[in-house]
Amino acid sequence: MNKKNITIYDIAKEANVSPTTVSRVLTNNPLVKESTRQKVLAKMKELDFSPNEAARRLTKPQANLIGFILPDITNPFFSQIYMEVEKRAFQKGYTVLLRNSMSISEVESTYLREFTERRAACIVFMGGRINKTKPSEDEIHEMQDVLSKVPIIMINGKMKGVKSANIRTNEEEGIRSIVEHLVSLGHKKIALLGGVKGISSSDNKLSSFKRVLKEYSLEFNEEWQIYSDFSVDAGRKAMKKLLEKEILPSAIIGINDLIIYGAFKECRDQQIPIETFSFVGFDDIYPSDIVHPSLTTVNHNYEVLVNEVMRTIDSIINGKGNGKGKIINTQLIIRESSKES
Amino acid sequence: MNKKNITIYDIAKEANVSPTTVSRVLTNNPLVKESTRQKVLAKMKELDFSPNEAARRLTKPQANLIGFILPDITNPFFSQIYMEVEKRAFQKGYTVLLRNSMSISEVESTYLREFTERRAACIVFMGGRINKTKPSEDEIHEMQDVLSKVPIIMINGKMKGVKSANIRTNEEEGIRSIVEHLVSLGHKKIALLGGVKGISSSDNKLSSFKRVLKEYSLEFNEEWQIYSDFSVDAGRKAMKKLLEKEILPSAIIGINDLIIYGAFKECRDQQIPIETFSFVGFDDIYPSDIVHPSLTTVNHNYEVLVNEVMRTIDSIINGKGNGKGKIINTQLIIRESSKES
DNA sequence: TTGTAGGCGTTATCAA
DNA sequence: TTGATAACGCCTACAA
Repeated sequence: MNKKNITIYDIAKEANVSPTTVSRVLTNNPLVKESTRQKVLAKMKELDFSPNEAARRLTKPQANLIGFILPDITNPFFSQIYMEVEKRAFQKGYTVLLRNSMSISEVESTYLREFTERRAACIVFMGGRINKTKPSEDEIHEMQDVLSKVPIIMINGKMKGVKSANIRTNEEEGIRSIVEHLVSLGHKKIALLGGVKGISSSDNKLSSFKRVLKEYSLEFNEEWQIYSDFSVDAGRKAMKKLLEKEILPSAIIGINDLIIYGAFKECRDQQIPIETFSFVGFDDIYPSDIVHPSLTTVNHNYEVLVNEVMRTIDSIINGKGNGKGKIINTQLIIRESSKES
Repeated sequence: MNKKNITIYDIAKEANVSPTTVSRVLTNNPLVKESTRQKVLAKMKELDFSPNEAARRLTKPQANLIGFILPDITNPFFSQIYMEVEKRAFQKGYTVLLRNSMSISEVESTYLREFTERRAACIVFMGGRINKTKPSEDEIHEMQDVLSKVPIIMINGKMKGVKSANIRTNEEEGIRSIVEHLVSLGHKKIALLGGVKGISSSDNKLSSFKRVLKEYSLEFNEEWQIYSDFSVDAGRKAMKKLLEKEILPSAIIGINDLIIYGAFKECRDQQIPIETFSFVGFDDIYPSDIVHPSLTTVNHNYEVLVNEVMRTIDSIINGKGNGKGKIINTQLIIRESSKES
């Protein structure tokens, strides 16, 4: 493919200037005489020259690179956030490097190492270990090690003893808005489906759920709180278990939207009219406006969230401190799936 | 954050060995005596050393990097493919660099340049210019320039005069399977919604649509072929226009699944029962199994497709030629949205 | 406005 | 089994 790598030396020789001058052209240094610049540019084009990124980088202490670790980009919740960050970073001349961890700790380790070796300007982290209520000692140590070299921004997660910047959505408030909405519709029997014990986003939602129920003197029925996971399939399974109970709730909250999609599926499979229940999800991913019935759910205020992420990245990169924690308020989006009891 | 960058020289000094030996440890060179290796490793840990990726790369002619350009990662069609490629590349020790072009030519140019400068091992390209029936001269030249340095793999696209590897799904066959399915259900009046004139995936589907209709002696009604775009919103608009026609079709094909999601929405908004029509999409993105009614659509055989992409990447990287074109057959997935006429 | 010289942190070559 | 030395390709004082 490539015969021989053309360097600035080749250009210099051909254009009868020094390599320094070629370099100046490359860096848009205004000191170069226009005619010289043109001569050099012409030669670069003629020889099909392309500067070597690695060599360039070697002269800088850090790269204009933002590492982004998340569990799974096919999940709209993550892709919506990632996409927006990439777009804005592009405008600022930053490069974003996406890595899917599948929330597997070893994979996360690999990527953390990679970003460190690439001298990333910062790392944005979602899911996985920062979502564990009890991460392992190793996981904590590793994060601390990385943090001593590369700033980390955690979205919807945190880690004890790790001094990262944290941005999170107010999940407790989100759950409160759901419960209050359902209560206002006359619901008294409410289920909570999905999630995994020990994952903070589940734990937070569950404890908030219990708290708000109590405030409204409503019963928390353990039979109606069913763990499973975070996927559509997990939603089916949870719904299936729920439908086997003697007494059924009138409203069902999903740990996220996907769980409810699964619940819909299960109802249809069992020929149970979906209108039998009121459903509310969490995340407001874009299919929630498309599924039928359209789903009442909690929106993360993606724009505010991403703004905050970018603000934090900026302040980190420009050395204005680490940008401390920030909590983003949620917004309840009411659609067809929740109705009067 | 980082006090001073620790280099192999620092390690060497501290461990009383030469930098060369430290380098050997880094590259797992078996020539190093075990005790020396341990000594060096200990120092590396002690000083919290992390090798500089850029310096490493500088000594190699090319990076173990696969560039991936696609229009929009929030579209499941792309994220499903990307995700799978990333996973497999990871296992082979390759790094994938994702870039969202939004199909904007200037953005594509930026990324093509970036990948060239990073000395990527190859570039996987989807959407944008490779999907234009008539790309501009500049676009073609640029691709040729890049191609002289970095091999390009095009998925579902091609470019005249650009000798890239091409992998594409058999869209013509996919459309055929849809039409034959609808015909077998007794449909005679079939619409085609969405897409943009001049984008090959639209043009291909349209011409195949016309051809197959002819074979079955069915009318192609221009009123029922409505361009718009490729999004959910585009689907609504196209459906709206269709519903204004005097005579309506009994079946509706979408250029992709998203178009049909939009058509569903429009029907609901206008209180028109969705069962009025049979709907068939194209792509089989995962929500198509979740929306209601679940959508009959054409699956790309993602696994076969990705296998082929990986095989091509391998053969390119290992210098076994450029891996020529390959066509992947599609599969019709029949669900609830298509019924007897 | 241009050029010389040294440095960035690794790896590869050749000796020892 | 180890070490000196020279690349790798670019950038940046400093000098001219």
